[in-house]
Amino acid sequence: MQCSIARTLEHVGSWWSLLIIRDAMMGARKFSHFEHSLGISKNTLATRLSELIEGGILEKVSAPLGGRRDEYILTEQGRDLAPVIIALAQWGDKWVAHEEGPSTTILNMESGEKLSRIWPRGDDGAILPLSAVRMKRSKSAPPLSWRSPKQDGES
Amino acid sequence: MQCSIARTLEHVGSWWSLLIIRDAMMGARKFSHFEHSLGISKNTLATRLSELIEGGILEKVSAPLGGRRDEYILTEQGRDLAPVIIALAQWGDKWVAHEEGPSTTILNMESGEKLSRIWPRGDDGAILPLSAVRMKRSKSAPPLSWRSPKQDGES
DNA sequence: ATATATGGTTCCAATATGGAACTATTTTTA
DNA sequence: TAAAAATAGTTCCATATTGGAACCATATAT
Repeated sequence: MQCSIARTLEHVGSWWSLLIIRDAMMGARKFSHFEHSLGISKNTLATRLSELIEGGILEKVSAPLGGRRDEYILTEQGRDLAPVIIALAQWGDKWVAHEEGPSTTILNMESGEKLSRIWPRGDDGAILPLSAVRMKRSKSAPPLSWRSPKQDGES
Repeated sequence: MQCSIARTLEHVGSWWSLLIIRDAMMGARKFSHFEHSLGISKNTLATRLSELIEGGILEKVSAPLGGRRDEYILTEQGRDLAPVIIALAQWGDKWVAHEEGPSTTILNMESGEKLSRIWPRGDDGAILPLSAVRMKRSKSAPPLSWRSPKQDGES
């Protein structure tokens, strides 16, 4: 698969993976943290954690001084998934919110307010309308089996 | 599940769903478009399409004049998933790129250049470091089974 | 009118998932 | 320090999900 989205999904593995990453971003580090927070079965959790380590999203570090148990922490690659997690959360808040409101709010600590919607931006930081965002197929990729919608100025 | 991320994932359904949405964003509209592009089995595709319609992401519209077959198009809710799709694609480009380069590039049509990285921003549009982004648990939500990392100024 | 493509459905085999029970190590408590 | 409890898994099994292949009805093309 040459498509970056497919490659990402392949890498991240399954829905559980994203929820594990979300918990890790909220400070979960131990097997039991994930287990209780997610209500996932132990065997599936063990499998997902291994996959995430294999994929370079998490690493297992021997516990801090005192001989405690090992912990799972996000790698830089893992932390770099933050925009995905935030985008999913914001979409959910907007379209499928729980009646009691979201369990978690994402804050901009510089302003103290709710983080503004993650969205494509121009180089000046201004929000771009989707009409100004275009997915362009590369030459080396297999052609689409349909005709992509034409844009202004395209032959 | 009160968590917006979990609710979103529940809603969107599975990995295939995201790839279907990606194709829809690139102009796919017919059953066969998705089938050939994804290499998904027909039965799974049919199930996923129904789920996406049920979930309000896609709608089935009777074909344009001339009595052709029905088409699947994104609803507003579906188009609003663009930041998720873009974030996944950009992460993949950065961390798990195909050796021949990405099959698709996301462009900013205002500048004609590659779209800048989708990322949390401040109100002024400036990129926020992740250290300035914080996930805050609401009172109504069940407490975390671990202690979340303390921030400056928190008791 | 006939042939072919499209959009499915049905059935089956392979895979993934969760639940429960079991084990080994670590941490707590008495 | 010894015993008890919690933690981090592993293994086994029953069930649910998935993909593959074959089949069918309708729509489009010849």
